[in-house]
Amino acid sequence: MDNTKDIFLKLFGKQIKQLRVEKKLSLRELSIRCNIDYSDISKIEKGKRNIQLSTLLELAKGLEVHPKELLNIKYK
Amino acid sequence: MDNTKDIFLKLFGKQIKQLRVEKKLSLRELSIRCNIDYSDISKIEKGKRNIQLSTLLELAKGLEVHPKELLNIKYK
DNA sequence: AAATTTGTGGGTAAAAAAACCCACATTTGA
DNA sequence: TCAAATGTGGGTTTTTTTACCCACAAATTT
Repeated sequence: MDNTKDIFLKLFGKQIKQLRVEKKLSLRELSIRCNIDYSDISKIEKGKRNIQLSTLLELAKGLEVHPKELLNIKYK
Repeated sequence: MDNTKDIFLKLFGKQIKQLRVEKKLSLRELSIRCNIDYSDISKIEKGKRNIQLSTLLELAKGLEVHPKELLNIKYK
């Protein structure tokens, strides 16, 4: 039904992973920078989590980018 | 303590309001486009809500902008 | 070959958003 | 002047994230 949400979450996850790999960080390394459990970051990257703005902010901090970078995805 | 979150949510809310007013929409009009209750949008604009990505997506749809536009804020 | 690192997935309790509703004061405009 | 529209805030229930933990297979390193 509402697959635009799922598509969006998948693209978002891809972007997180791309930025993380770009910076040569493992899930556990990023986890420490973000105060987010590594297994949860894994789920975010897989598009399995519909995170809140505060979590997006933590990820941006850990990845050292402006929050809007995380939404720099080809959506529509 | 963690006021960066609150600052961020306030700036985010301001951006939503700015885009909404720019498009000359009332809360109730935007509400219909977003399927989000108008009173909840009011709270979001006031920085009182830590919304999820799916809600951000709905707002972007209703405002007819790319999701990352909503994070186009002066944050750090 | 053995040890370590890495990504993934399943599970839990607590906290919070989502999705509603309604009331009220103020502004707008017919 | 009076009705309609607008923004704000309080409240409730359901659903979901958050914030943890642990186990395991596969890849990597030593």
